[in-house]
Amino acid sequence: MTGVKRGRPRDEAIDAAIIDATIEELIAHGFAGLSMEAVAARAGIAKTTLYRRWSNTKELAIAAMCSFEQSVQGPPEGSVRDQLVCLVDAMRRKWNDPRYSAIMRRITGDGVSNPEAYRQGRDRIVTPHIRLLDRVLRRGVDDGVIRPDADLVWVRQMITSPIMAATLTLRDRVSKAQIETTVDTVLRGLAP
Amino acid sequence: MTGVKRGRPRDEAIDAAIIDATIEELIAHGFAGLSMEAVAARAGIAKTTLYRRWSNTKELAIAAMCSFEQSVQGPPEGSVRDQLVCLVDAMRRKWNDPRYSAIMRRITGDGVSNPEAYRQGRDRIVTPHIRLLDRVLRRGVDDGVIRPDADLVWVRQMITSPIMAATLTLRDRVSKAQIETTVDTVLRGLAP
DNA sequence: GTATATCGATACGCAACCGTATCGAAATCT
DNA sequence: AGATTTCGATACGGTTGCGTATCGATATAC
Repeated sequence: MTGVKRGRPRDEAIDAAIIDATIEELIAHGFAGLSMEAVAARAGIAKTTLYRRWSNTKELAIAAMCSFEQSVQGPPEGSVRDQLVCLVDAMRRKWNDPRYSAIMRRITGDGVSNPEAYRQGRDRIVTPHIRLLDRVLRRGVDDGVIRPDADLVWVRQMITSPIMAATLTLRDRVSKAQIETTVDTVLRGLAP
Repeated sequence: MTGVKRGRPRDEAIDAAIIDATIEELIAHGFAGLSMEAVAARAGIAKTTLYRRWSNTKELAIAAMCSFEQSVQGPPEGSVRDQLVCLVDAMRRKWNDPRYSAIMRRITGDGVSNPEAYRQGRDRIVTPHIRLLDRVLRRGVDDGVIRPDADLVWVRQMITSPIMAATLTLRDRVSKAQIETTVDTVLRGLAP
């Protein structure tokens, strides 16, 4: 572990350009259509420079995907309803980004042939958010806002799915009002 | 328009074998990874025989996709609730088929790079079902079961999305009980 | 029987990528 | 200055798939 780096240092701007080009190629052609040559060409660099960092398309794709990872922050204090709206609205804002939804489309679509990428994307991008949601839902049961016999996993599904399905299939933006409608409808429907 | 076919007739069993092989290749490798050679090999036929019917992968993929088209039948007489459950449950049964959900995953995933296939799949497979659902929802408003200021497009989204999201991302089967929970929760939440 | 079309098998030239190698110029540390 | 590493450019052999062409064998209509 010398830790000392000798020789010419790597250009960090090139890393960013590669990731950016990879995302656009991924959106345009998918995982199966991702080509090292196309990425290098789009990023405006030599193939050698690309292979020095990622030795194949799979690693490159996973690296590009992980650039969407964000630190999730818990909702501020408030009612179960307000916390749910806050969390789901954060999800809405992410999915309303065309690049984000396009990548998620690709990840789910290529999940069969690319299980590693699917697992990575799921674990690092959506799972943390889901944990927070589930915690609030359990609090809802404890507080008597949600009936105790409700299947909370399915409740979470009912609340979050419309965002995903709308952006995955309709390619429509989702409004904050629609988020509130969803949360309020489900909570009212599941009141004890 | 002679309509008279001379020469050796085409073997219809081969058409079926091709479509079947195409679907499996599509599931395994996606639209971008679909190869005429692989389809011919899996179907156990010569490449010539394949090219005689479909001259490129795009036409072949669309043909394979359209084989999932089904004649939709309206729900039997009954309450708005029962008709909704009937329609959504029919949707559930289709999505619970691994081949169906896998193909739908691929279609949405490759929607960007393959808009024709996406449009075909959407128009022929899901749209007819959606029309029936919307009709029942409008009747729900007329009958006073659903509050009149509800956004019916979003209501449909709330009812149908959990099935799609669950099979698209979780890869879990959806039970009929979960369908009933969804319909009942949304209807109760949207009661006037 | 003859014309016509399908089917399997095989081969072909062509293009796109792969992953590697080589070379010289440039940037940084000791 | 000298060692070391990055970067761009280019070339290479190998693989895969494309779309077409050419066979001979086979099945049907006229």
